[in-house]
Amino acid sequence: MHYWLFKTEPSAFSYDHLANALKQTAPWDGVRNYQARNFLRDDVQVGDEVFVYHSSIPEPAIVGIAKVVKAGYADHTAWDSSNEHFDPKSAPEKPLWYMVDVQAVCKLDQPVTLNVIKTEPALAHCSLFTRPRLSIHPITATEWQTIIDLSHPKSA
DNA sequence: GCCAACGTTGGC
DNA sequence: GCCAACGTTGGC
Repeated sequence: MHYWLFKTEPSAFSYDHLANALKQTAPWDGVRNYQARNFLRDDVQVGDEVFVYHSSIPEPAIVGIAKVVKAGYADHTAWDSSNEHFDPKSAPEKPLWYMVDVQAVCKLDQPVTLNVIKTEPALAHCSLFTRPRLSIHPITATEWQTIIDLSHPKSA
């Protein structure tokens, strides 16, 4: 059982897209980075929990939780020349890129913004900061709980 | 296998 | 839209 953080640009695919999808389930496709690919192919397992993070917006934030319902399999969008993530180096007989399927679990009570993440000492060594620009990040159980706590509205 | 040029990510 | 920080590509 592992925890992850998946980045997405909400203009392309948001948490709401996932929540509104058939069975609230969608493939997490289009990852074209080798480090992230290795996580998807080798380490992300059914039952793992995932924070969905919205990037490239005025206030980047973790907005919701998803769970992995299908482990790494070939990302066939790489074989489709009409797809924006087409990669001629990948082929069905020798897939280069991988994806997993995720299912929406719930939105956070309130988004945990990058600003909050940056200012929380317990998250100072989060993979988000040690591996900038990576789109798939491992999250420790401690970090996961810290972020869950931060997502709850402060009681008076 | 080095490394310069180029492309991408993503916060600001 | 800028640009820093990376990753990738390709000539040599």
